[in-house]
Amino acid sequence: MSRPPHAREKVLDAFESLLIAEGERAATMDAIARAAGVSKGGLLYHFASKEALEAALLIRLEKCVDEDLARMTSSEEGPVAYYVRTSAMDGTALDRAILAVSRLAQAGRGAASDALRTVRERWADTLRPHVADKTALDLVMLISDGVYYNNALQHDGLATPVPRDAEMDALVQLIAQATAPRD
Amino acid sequence: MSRPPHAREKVLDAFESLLIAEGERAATMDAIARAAGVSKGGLLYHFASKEALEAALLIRLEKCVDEDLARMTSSEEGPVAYYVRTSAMDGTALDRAILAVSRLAQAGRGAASDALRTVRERWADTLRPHVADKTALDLVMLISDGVYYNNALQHDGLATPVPRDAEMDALVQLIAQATAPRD
DNA sequence: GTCTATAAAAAGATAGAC
DNA sequence: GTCTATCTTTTTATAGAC
Repeated sequence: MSRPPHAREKVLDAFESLLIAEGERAATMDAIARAAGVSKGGLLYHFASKEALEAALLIRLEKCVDEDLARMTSSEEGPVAYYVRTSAMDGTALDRAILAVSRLAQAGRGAASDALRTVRERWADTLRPHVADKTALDLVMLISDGVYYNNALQHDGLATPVPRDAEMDALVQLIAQATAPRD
Repeated sequence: MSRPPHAREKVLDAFESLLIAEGERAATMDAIARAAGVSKGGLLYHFASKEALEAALLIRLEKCVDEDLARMTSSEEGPVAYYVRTSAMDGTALDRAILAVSRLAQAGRGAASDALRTVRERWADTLRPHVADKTALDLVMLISDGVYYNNALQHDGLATPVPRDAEMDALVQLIAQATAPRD
């Protein structure tokens, strides 16, 4: 799982990058092959079709979420703060996977939409014991969605309207006050 | 502004619908013409190129926002509650325009990204006097973004994870408590 | 495993008839 | 204003050499 630094992973990386930076339409087999440094034929050896490429991306997303949930559960500051803070990170393998799969979902790929819905449910299940009620859970999850939406709108690494550092600390504190379970 | 029930508007409506339901790649000149009930040549009479079509959509968005800001300012429940509640509406001309332009933005169209950023700034300017501080403003706007993100992920009219009715009332109340200016 | 060449379909756009 | 060709380029995929 960590041994093959093979062309396969490079192709998947290139696919992700193109989806994020230029959208689904720009992520053609040709462009992906070029970005990955292989020929179109070489690409098609690893992924027999565009559909196969997309399916592989969904599996990659699932693995990233597995790891994220493990970190979230054992987070020192607590799952809620971890969840809101890490929404703002970009460049993470998980963030890249989510952004890329979002592009597919918005291009009408049902499997991608389903995968994202599943991810959201897994997060909700993990957060639920740590917030006061359903409304508080909605609040936390919608804020995280909002951060992703904003990140999703910038194709390159442009200035983000998303809270950072001290601003993020203040936001996390406000959310903590508004959502903490009274125990 | 309300007189020409012309083919032009029908084309723009079809373009929006295709973008929302199937994504940017599916919104081809051919598909748009078909959905609008005109021929490709007929479409090209009104919009000389795909770029012209996209530019017209940005102008339509701007007009919808003008009207929304007017309603928001004179809202009885206050701008903050109005803003959060109306994020959840779909089918509105404004919502459709935002969703459609979001698709273009995520397809790498810089003008679309700029338009959405401008819309966000206009909303922020209107909300600012009605919240406690910058953190509270971030909270309100990110929640609204989150609602849009969720709506943006469902191509058709499928079940939405977004709060409705009583749930929305509870969420609006929680936000009001967390963000109200102390005056 | 990776390449080149090429076929088959679909994209945006032009020309010109009605 | 709206239509039917038609041209050019791009996209996915196949075939087969190395």
